[in-house]
Amino acid sequence: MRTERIDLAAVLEKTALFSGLTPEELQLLAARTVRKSFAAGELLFTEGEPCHGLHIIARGKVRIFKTSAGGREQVLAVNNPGESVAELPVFDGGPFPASAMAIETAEIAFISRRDFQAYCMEHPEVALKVLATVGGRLRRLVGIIEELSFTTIRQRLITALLRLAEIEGKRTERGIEFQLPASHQELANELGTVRELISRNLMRLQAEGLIDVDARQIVVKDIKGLKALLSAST
Amino acid sequence: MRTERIDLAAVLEKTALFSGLTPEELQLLAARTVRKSFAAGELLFTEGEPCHGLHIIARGKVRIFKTSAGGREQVLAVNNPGESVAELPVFDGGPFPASAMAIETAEIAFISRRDFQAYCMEHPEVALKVLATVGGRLRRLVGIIEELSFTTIRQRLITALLRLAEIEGKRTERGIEFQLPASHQELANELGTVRELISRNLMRLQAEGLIDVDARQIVVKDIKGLKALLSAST
DNA sequence: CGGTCGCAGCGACTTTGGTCACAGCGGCGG
DNA sequence: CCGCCGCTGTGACCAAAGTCGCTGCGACCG
Repeated sequence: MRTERIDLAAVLEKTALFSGLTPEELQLLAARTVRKSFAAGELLFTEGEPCHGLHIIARGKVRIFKTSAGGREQVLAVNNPGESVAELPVFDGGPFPASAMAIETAEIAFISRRDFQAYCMEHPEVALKVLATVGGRLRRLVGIIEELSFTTIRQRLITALLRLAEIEGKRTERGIEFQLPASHQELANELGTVRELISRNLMRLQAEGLIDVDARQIVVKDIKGLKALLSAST
Repeated sequence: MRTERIDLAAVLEKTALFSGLTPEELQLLAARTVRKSFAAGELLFTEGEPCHGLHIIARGKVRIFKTSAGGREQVLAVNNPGESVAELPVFDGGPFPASAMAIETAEIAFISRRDFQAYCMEHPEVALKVLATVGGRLRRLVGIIEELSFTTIRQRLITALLRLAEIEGKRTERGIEFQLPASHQELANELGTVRELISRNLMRLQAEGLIDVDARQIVVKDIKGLKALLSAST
């Protein structure tokens, strides 16, 4: 991890949190910001650590996750450039509730707790924006709870496939094609399960004629069929 | 549900959100507040509904929960007097992510979104307090995810029993005694499972000599043994 | 006093999730 | 070219979770 100072106003300007601020305000904030770099796989922070400030992603992706005693992992969020990470411990003073790791090489703008709190006192509209983004985070967490508590892994996998098909799928004569963005292992972590079940369930969907699987290459042959399986629960 | 106006400054004063405000400020806020009453079992709001303002519990308890298509329920939180409910949709403008029901007869102070947002702009310290309380809420949600994703129902039940023993247990010569606060069904909803598994697991713990069960009356005979079971996972 | 209703206990069974072990494949470095 | 390594596919097996159906108890109501 390196630490350096570069042009940050440009980065801050593009984050949802600080949109609508004047250039001077951004400069003021940027002056209080430190830039840090993380290599892929490096930890930004670990669950339980005290939180000293706010992280804003300038470049790269960051995965937020919990780890169990048995070594399993549950992904809580994947954040992209322009988003902030761990807004909340900044305000409630507690430790980080989860760990964060850089998926790709990442550049982070870091603002200390005190500076950011002071800034919020002077610019209440920023505090309101923080509240709004935290709202989104909370909704996603509730969504995860809903999935974990009400659905089977098969269903979670199907929703994941449908989402991927929608976002990065390409229509071909065989159906909607796309690549899994990561290994089965990582997909399993996101769905809160283990590698084998991903593999098995994909094969099962293939056997049922709904998709074609070739390692990470997926072809959705019957989108309606997949969607039907989601509603068809007891 | 009835709607009336009474002395609200007294209520507001005791909520964590508004501690530290001057009496005049409280009066000002109280003037913008409406009081609503809910009978036990009545819904304050339903998942998906648009959110028009902030609810503060003056009296009674409120359960926040999600419902599945199959009729199962997952409790997200139980809130007590002095706490607020659904702070977040107020700020991010989205619909309620879950439903809320009065467990006992409840009195609610209600402030409209616009009024509360305006108030936060004028009193940034209130916005920061909202952020802090929201932080606690988020931590609990992460805790639920952790439980759902990493632990068995047996373990969740044990943690629930230990918590109850600590909060309202009384030492007797037989062990630590307490009553389950609700039916097996409701306990099951909190742990994200079904009635039978609560019953079975309680019986199993009894068979193992760790507790005595007589309907809702529980006697913890071997606290150490219970705690040992929590760490003893693969 | 009998009937109904909600809650708890329980047995038998099915489905789902998870573990373990192992084989095949493809890439990459030596 | 060979061997190692990470990823995937799979079979056998086991444990946990959930379903169905029924019994029995006690409270409350008529």
